Amino acid sequence: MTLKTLDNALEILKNFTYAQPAWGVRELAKKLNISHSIVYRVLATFEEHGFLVQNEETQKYELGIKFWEYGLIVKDKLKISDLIFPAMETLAAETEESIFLTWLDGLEGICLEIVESSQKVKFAVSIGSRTPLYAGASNKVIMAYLPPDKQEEIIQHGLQEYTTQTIINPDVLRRNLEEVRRQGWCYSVGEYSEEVIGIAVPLFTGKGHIAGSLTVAAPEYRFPKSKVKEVSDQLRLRAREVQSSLNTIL
Amino acid sequence: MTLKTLDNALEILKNFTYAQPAWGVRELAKKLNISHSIVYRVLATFEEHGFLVQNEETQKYELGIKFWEYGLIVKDKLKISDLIFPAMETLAAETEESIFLTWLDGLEGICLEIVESSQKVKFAVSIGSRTPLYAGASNKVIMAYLPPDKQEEIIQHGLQEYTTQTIINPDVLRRNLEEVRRQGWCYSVGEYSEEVIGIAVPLFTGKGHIAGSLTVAAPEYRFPKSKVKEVSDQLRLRAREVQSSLNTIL
DNA sequence: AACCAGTGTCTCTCATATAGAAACAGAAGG
DNA sequence: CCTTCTGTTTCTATATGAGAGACACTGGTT
Repeated sequence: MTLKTLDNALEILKNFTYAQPAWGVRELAKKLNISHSIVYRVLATFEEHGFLVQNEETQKYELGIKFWEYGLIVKDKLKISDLIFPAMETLAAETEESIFLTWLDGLEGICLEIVESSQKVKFAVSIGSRTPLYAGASNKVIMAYLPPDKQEEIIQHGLQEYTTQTIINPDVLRRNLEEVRRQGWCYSVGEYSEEVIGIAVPLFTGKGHIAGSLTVAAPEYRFPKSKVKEVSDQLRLRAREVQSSLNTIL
Repeated sequence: MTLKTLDNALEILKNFTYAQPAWGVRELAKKLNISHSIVYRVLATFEEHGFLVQNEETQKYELGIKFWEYGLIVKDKLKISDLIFPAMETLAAETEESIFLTWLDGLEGICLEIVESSQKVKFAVSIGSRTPLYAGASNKVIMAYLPPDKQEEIIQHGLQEYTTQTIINPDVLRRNLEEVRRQGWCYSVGEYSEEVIGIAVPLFTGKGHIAGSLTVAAPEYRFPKSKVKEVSDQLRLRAREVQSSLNTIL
């Protein structure tokens, strides 16, 4: 069905991460328990195409600038900078809290962009980080609009308890998602990170499929429940503006 | 020597560009004059790993967010944002012109970062764009510090006349590079883009190999020759600052 | 309604490209 | 000078991919 050679190659590539962006041939072969000849051929081929570069000093292989180039194309395709970023900045100014743009990728959410609030507080989520779709407002509002079979796939894959607030009971989660969908937006408290609240609205493709979400996140202590409704209204207003331009490109 | 399957796969991937970021299976097969079965298997395998995604609407394949993720790792590895960007901003403020960070990748220069001058003028170079190493100050200062065999490889590969000022005579180019190396920085006028001058200084790895360059670019009409020496001094000063921190990571 | 020309996907078989062990060349350290 | 790493190359049996062709589906045209 699929190409085993390419499959192996991409599996090998997966080991070049943030935490370990440089690998020696035998070092990587040892970790994967395969012949170093295989690893060598894969790395050498990637290098020929500029996807990996061999550090002249250490002899180890590292990710090449080519990946960054392809990343630029992807980012451009999403039109984030032009369309959504201004709306995020407006929201950050209005709410004085941080705004997150989360995108659906596979069965996970990925943080594409953050506009920090003036009040500096660190969040556990950073640009590029992946999070499961069942925890936190930014993710749940996406999951709520997924087709049922995909929702079940996520649930069957297992629900991890990130905090004491994470919903790990499948039935409770299903009812919660239904409510989110009925309401059109999502409010959550400390489901993915302790003491962080989130208010999120969905963003759709032109065909009406879920594409991502726009989220206001704030530390729980400075966000009274009385403000939730007001902020959700602001969010929905800006999301509608963004949505019309998204319709033409997605 | 190399893996033909992976080689083909990456060759197929090369067709996903800025200009055409979405391809249908048969469409791409036709362009490459190969069986659509082959293309399908390659695209499907890339998709399984998140490097490509199939657009549900058009059925076409597009570059996946995974590339952007890997791009983040690469960008982080280069430490541009933390180390060099502040120096670029300082230089932009001091000179009131645009500052370019160019990096060596293969036998080309790639523009990693730009800090625009307050005086808005458009340049032909944008973030992510690749340029040959023999044209323009930002590139020539890199080429000047390459080992002779690589210089010759570039020259043998052919010199294209971007403007009337582009040096396309191999002997003239060789002498020019030698002079640049002796001087330690490079000044050029309209070699890659008409009516644009550039003043560039090299950046090195810890081992003393050329890594990239820092460039001041300006429209010719507002940049008197008398200012060249002054600006080159400013550039060299900031480059020295950046260099010390680069030594520890490259 | 029937047809045609598209599409992405899947199946099959033969030719071949790859896996994996083992050898090689070079560097670093004791 | 031996040991022990490293990345690289060679070799052959065999698992794997190339490529043609069929399939199921869609959208437009007659």
